[in-house]
Parts: sequence; C-alpha cells; structure tokens
Amino acid sequence: MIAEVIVDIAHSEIDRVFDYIALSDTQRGQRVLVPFGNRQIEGYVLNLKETSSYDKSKLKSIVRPLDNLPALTDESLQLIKFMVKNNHIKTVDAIRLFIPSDMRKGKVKELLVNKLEVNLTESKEEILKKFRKNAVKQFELLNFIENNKEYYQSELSNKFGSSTVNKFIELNILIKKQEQKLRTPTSEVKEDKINKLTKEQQEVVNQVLEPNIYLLFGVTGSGKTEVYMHSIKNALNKGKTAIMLVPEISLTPQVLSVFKARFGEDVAILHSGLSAGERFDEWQRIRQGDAKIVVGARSAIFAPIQNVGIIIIDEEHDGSYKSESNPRFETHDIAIFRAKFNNCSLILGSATPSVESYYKAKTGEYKLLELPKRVNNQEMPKIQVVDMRSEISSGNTGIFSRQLLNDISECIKHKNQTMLFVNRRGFSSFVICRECGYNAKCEDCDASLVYHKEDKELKCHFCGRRYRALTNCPNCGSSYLRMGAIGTQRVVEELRNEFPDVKILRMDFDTTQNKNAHSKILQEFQNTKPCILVGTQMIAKGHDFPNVTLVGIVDADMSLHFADYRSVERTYQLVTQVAGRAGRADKIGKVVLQTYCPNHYVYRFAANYDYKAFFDREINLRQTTEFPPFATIIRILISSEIEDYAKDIASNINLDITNLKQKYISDFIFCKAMKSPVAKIQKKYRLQLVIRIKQKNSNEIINEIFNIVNKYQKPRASVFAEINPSSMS
DNA sequence: AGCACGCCGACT
DNA sequence: GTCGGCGTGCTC
Repeated sequence: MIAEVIVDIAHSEIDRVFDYIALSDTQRGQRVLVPFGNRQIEGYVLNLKETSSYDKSKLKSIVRPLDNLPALTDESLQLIKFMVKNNHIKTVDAIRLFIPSDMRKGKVKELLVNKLEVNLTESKEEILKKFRKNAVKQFELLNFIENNKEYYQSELSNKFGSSTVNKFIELNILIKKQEQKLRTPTSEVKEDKINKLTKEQQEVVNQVLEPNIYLLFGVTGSGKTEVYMHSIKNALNKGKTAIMLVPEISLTPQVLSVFKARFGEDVAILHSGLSAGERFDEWQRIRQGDAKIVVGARSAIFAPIQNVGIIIIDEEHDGSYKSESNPRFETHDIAIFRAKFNNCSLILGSATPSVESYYKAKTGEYKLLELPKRVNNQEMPKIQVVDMRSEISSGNTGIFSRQLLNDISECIKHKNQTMLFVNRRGFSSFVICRECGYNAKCEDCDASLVYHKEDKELKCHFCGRRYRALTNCPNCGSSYLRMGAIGTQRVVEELRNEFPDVKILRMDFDTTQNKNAHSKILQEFQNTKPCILVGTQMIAKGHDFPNVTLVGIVDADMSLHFADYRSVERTYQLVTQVAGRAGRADKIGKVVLQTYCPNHYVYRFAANYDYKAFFDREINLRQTTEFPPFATIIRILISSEIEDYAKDIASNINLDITNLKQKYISDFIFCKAMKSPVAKIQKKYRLQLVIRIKQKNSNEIINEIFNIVNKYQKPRASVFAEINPSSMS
C-alpha cells in the first residue's frame, strides 16, 4: 500500500502530498514518522492507495506510527479538506489546528506514575523470617500493605523509605506497575443547582432536538445557560457527545465549575490557559471517547470528539470566534460543517446577535428561537446617556461627567460597588471633537477616518481616500480635538483624586499577566465594599457581583468610530453586555453611558434594550451602503522587508485584479490599492488592496482572487487575502 | 523549513 | 592552496 503523507513543515512549496510505502498497520489520519530528504520528520497520512505515480525506486517507507489511535478522525480529515478549499489555507496549517501543538514536536507524553501491587504469596510469618530482627521499617511496611491492593510507589517510599520499598520489590512482595496519571485542569466544583426550566426555556430545549442551525436570541438573564445544559443532557442521554464554545475571556473558573458540577468527569476543557500536559491529557480523553463534553474557546471546535449530538456557540456575536491570524477561519463555518456531518443541532446563542447571524435567521438560513423574558422577571438596569459635549461647554474638561461622579458618590455612600468600563477597542486613532462630537468621516464611505501619524493625514481604510489632518473642528471650530483612547491607568488616577478614600482596583491586560491575577482581583473586588473596579472588556463577561449597583461606560464612542463596518453593532453589543453587570437579585442597577454623540441611533436603541429596532436600522444601512451581509469585503495584504518588492507585487496584483474587475464589472462595488494603515510593522512594509463586491457571485470571484493571491506566493514577501476583516491594521 | 551542493573572497 | 560566505534547489 502507498500512503499519501502531508509532512509537518509549514511551507507552501512543501504543502502537498508525498507518497510513501505504507506499513501493515498504517491508517488514514495517522501521525507517522517519515524520512524526508536526509532527516526524519512527522507527517500525517491523508489517504491510502494501491499505486503511486511517483518513481517507484525513489519511494521511501514510513518509519513508524506515532500514536495508538489515528490523531485525525475521518471527520477531521474531511473538515481539513473543506477548510483548505474554503479558506485557502495550507493543509499543514489546517491539520495543526486539530492537534495540541506540544504533542507535535513529540515533547508531551502521557504522565506515567509508578505503582506497586501487593503480591503476598506467603504468610506474614514466613516473610518475617527473611527479615533481620531489627528491621523495624520493613515490619511496619509489611503490616501496612494489604494483598491485591495498589499503592503509589512515592507514597510508600515517603512513609517507609525507598530502600525498604526496593527490598520488597526484590522479594516480589511488591510488583512494579506503571499507570497513566491524567493531568486534569483543576477547577473548583460548585454545588450544582439544577433550575427548573420555565415554559419558554423548555420550548427551546424541545425545538433544538430537531437537527438544524438555531439562533437563540435570549435577553440577558433569560437563562440561556440552563437551556444549553439541558440540551447537552439530552444529547448524552442519546449516547451522543457535545461541544460547547464560549469566548476566551469568559472561560473563567466559575463558568467551568458550573459544567464540572453538572457533568463531572464527562467534561473535558480546552483553552489557552492549560499547561501542555493538561491540554494533551484532555485531548487524549476526548480522542479515546472518555470525555463526552468539550467545553472550550474557539479552538475547541476542532476537538477530536465523535458522534456529536449538539454544538453550542455561546455569545455567538463575539469577535474572538473569528481567527484573525495564521489559518484564518470563522468558527461558525466549522461548527456548521460539524453539525451537518453529525446530523445534529447547532445553537448560536446571544443577547445581542451579530447583524449577520440575525439576518440569516430572518431570511430562514437559521431558525430563530427567542427567550424575550428574564427568568426572574427583573427589570433591566436603566441606562442614562450623558452628553459629554455639554460637560466641556460648562467647563468640565475632565473625563468624568458630573452625573457619573455624583452617582459614584451615591454608590459609595450606600457601601455598594461601581464598575467603570474603559473601552479600548478601536484603540487606533479616530478623530473626534470634544465640543460638538464631530467625527471625521470619509465622504465616500461612511466610515471613520483614521489618523496616520507618519504621514500626518487622515485616511479612509475602505477607499484609501486621503484628507488633510485637522487642527480645528470643521463643524464648530473648536481646537479640542481628540485622537486616540483614554487608558485605564488615567481613569484610575483621576478617580483617586476624586475619591481618595475608596478602594480602586484595576483590571486590564497589564494587570492580569500573572497566572492567577485575574481571579485575585475579582476576589478582592468581591470582598470589598465600597469599591470601584476599573477595567477593559474583560470585566464585562460572566461575573456576577450582586453588590454592583452602578456601571459607568467612560467613553462609549471608542468602538463606535472604529474604521470598521461592524463598529456600530459592536458598540451596541458592548453597551448591552456591560449594562448586564449592573444590578442583580434584589438591587436594581444603573448605567451611566458617557458619549460625545448622544444622538447616535445606537445609544437610543441600546438604552431601551431594543435589539430588533436596532437591527432594522442597521441592516437597512448595510443594504443601502452595500456592506456585509449584502456585500463581501476582501482585503489583500502584501508585506515585505523590501519596500520596492512589496510595491512591485502589489502593483502586479492590482493589475490582475483590474482584469478580474473587467470580467465581473457589475459585481465590483469598488477596488483600491493603498498603503496599509500601519504602513510598517516589524520592519515589514505593508500594502493592501481592498475590494468590495456584491454578494451575488461572490464565491466565484473570491476563488479567482485567491488564485491570484496564490500566484504571488514568493519568498521574502507575504501575500494573503482576508474576507470581511474586522480589523484593518 | 532545513540541509546539501556549489561557486567566489580572505586566511593558516 | 583551503575554509567558509550564503544563493539555489530539492525533499516521496
């Protein structure tokens, strides 16, 4: 037999099958060691066949398999094919998604511990005769052990000394055995309270029994998690398995413990915080069928779990489900593939669905399920929109409005807690007038302009049109222009001035670098009253603090003016999510939202929690301006250390694209070549082509564009295309 | 990606 | 004369 092998080297020249003579036990999907050139490397068997078209005399043989079970299941292999075709990624890159990275280099193995089995064939008296009279430890050990029982060698050695234990091994009283010890990620296991489902929840659970793709639109507090858990239970009852994805930041010990409490050993956890050993063991447990439920972040969608009965993507709108680097993919696409492969349901759950998903639900591509009411019928916290422009005009140039300061004082007085949310999304510098709220926009694109420091000009990331940098607001003449974001540090500093006696905690990327910093800060917050927690995105997810009665959004506009067609919906999602942190149980909360654009429709709808009205408005805009889901944006990025080389490639690609445009002239909305907003990263010059095409025929055109991109895969430069990028930096 | 083969400069 | 620079080319 001949095996088609993909060699584990990430290089486009090598990214094709090489034929090898198979061993008798070679299987599809197996990870194998193969000779390649003058060295031996790992590879993956994609296929087995009878004959090879390659020169028979030059064929080499596989050296040996590297795993007991083939690392890639049949489903994995098909999914890899699908991804290579649809995402235009290298086969190795696709394969690597399915396998723990530390397993590849062969570094991580099972953890084996020495155990000792007791084998008493003679009576104790007989054995005692073999000991010296003063061998106290041996006497003690003999009395300690019981026949047919197993002990850890380390345990016995600690208690009785290793020489004593070795003596027993010599005498065959203890027999050495090796056993695999699973490195299970630790998590506190809370007590499980199975909540009885409401009528609405039960209805949803019943619906999803029918295999389909569902968008579960459920408001904050509508009990989506309980629906997920019951649906997973249903899958397990049918002897099937489940995959549950959550955004990376919400994979907190609290969330995990809920699952562990309900499903115990059946749960395997996969996320970036695991050690190599833990990830390897969890992966093995899944592969061997010992774990029935996979809970994890984006990459867990590639878990080697078989016979899947349900897939759940919680907070489906979250940006972390789109992979933005290396092998680019959309988790939703992968999940849909797996749901269809396993003929099971996929639930996309959110309180603020992405516009694209909700559109698909409305047009029938997904089935819409709704949970419009909160389980405890509690009211949502009131959102007060504060106009920051009027603060400036009344002489308050600080970062807090008088309203917010007032509410914080009030909150402190009642010994309650405040969360201040600082938006760091869209850190790149848009321009905003602090007096009138004017935001510099492109005249052609309805997208915020981005200030390019090195060229000292404003640019549109969608059409490349350039504008002169502003020193004064063109609307009101003010020179209070702001470019860039307020940091958490500054917020904390100013808060300390205002409230010197109150405990203020900061939680952001910088303060959570240490392993347990995350939970430490939250723990401290939990236990301190009054207290103010200042943080970024990461404080907005999955934590319930019953004493938080006030939530402040310091600068909501940050994500609004990001040069991205999704910036408005992101802002909506953010406001809703952050607002969900205020007020729990008995205390009704309040949200203060500071903005320079109080009249923007996103705040009007968000303040009323009116997602549907927001969606109608937004989808209408997308349609008239021809943005996704009515169009597709393709960005081709060319980067190289040699500027002229990059320019050369870019202009060649531009030529090819221009030809393509002739062929599909009516489908092109526009197409422009330009410098990348960040023109140079890590010594590499970056150029980009941004193309927007109509949805009709888009697959065909995208394919052609990928073919063009592939043509320019050359050393010393990187060229790749990205569909609907969420960041253009 | 690696590693060998290969053809031109400054060293014992 | 040789050691070694890294350009080009191949790997079933």
